[in-house]
Amino acid sequence: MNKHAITDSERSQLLKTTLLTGLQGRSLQRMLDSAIVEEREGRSSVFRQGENADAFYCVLNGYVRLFRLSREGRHADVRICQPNDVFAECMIYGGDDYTFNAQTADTATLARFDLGTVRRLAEEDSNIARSVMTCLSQHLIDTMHCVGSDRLNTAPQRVADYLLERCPIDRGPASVQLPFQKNLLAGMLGLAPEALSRAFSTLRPRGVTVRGRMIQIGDVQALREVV
Amino acid sequence: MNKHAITDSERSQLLKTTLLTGLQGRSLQRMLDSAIVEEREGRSSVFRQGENADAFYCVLNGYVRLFRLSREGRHADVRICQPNDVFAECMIYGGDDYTFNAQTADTATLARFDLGTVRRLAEEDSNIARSVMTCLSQHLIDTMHCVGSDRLNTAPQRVADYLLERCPIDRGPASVQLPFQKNLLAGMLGLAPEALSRAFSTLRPRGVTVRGRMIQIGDVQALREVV
DNA sequence: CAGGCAATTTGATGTTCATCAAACTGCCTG
DNA sequence: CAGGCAGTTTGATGAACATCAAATTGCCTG
Repeated sequence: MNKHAITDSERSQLLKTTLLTGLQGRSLQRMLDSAIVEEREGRSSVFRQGENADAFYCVLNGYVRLFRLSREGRHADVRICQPNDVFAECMIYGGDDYTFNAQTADTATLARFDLGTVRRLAEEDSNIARSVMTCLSQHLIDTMHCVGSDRLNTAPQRVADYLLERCPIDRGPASVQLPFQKNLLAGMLGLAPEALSRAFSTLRPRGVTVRGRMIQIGDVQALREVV
Repeated sequence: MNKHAITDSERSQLLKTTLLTGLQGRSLQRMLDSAIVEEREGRSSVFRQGENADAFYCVLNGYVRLFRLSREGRHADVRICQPNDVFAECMIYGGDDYTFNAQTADTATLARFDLGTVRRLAEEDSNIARSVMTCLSQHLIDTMHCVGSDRLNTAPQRVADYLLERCPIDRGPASVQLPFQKNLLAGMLGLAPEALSRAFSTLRPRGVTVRGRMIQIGDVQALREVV
């Protein structure tokens, strides 16, 4: 793993994240100064469940799986993090140890924020505190949405939801380029890879065509009926 | 619905919640002053998905379901809130509208916190900001745990988990008194009521006996094997 | 371009759980 | 105590999804 200070391009990318958008001037600078950038190999562990929590992260590049393991060794993704996503910020006041595992999917670039440092900054600077609260709020809403979606929707509905959320238009044909392997999408939707594949098959009569990572949608309006 | 200012007993109860434990003196007083207590009928809506979010709540008495509805009218609980639970605090910086529904189960007493007021207090008082972050952090961890648990564990395992979490002891026999109807427990575990009932049946050979809300556990250690 | 590996798809099968219907239980009220 | 009602359990059935195995595709490297 390769570590370095923040470059200008990384800096401008970080400005777009939930964590730092909304910050300016000194508050922003203090947060940026507290971060370190890490280059990581594919499938390398960022942290493990039960380890002492000393940092949270922002994805600059690549993808990170957050997951839990069952006693029998089965594996369930809790969240798939994409570029600009912040993860494990819940450890800021959430207890001493990580409660889940984090592992890079491909090679990934992460901005690492020291928890102790950010706690101190949040204490001193109400703008930073507000940014952390915004991040936590948004993340909590998303996770509650995930619980509801898992409990309410079938696999094809969840896939349709995902596609529609990434559709720029309201009606007519569209195409969506998956930003990662179907493997990760399956984990994100709480499905086995086979189940994701079959969900796509189910959507074919509804005008959804799959060619690798490129998904063609015959009619967005029609797809909306599935949900 | 009946509204009134906080009484002394309600005050002392609020001190035990994640939101206010950790606060003292002036910070605590400001939060308490901002709250109003509401007495509510059973099955009354606290707020609905899509409504403008102007408050969050702490349960003083009774139970509140947080749930989402599918387009076809199906219903999925996202969380069951018990006395001392805080809910909808994610709306503090999470957007303008509630993203789920909240409805009382039995008659319930709620402390209502105005979002605008608490935003202002958090801005001015870093102790209050920290309390809100603690609340959000804990809640987010719990919700992520819920996603993992739904995806990883079967119904009997989730029931066993629930019972074990409420078991004071480590080994030998124990008994757990459910604090509410099985209906609510089912919702909490993401199950239909029938599925909960069958999960209890599955656990009978493992030494779990059900009589109304009283659950007898033959051997805690043995039950732990189920998980 | 050939070969090889990983990702994805497809098929077959079994488990888990939701759903509907009906029986049963407990509790409350008249 | 009878009746009624909500909550719970049980039975029967089907839908949804995981799992295992095998075929296929896609992509990368030599």
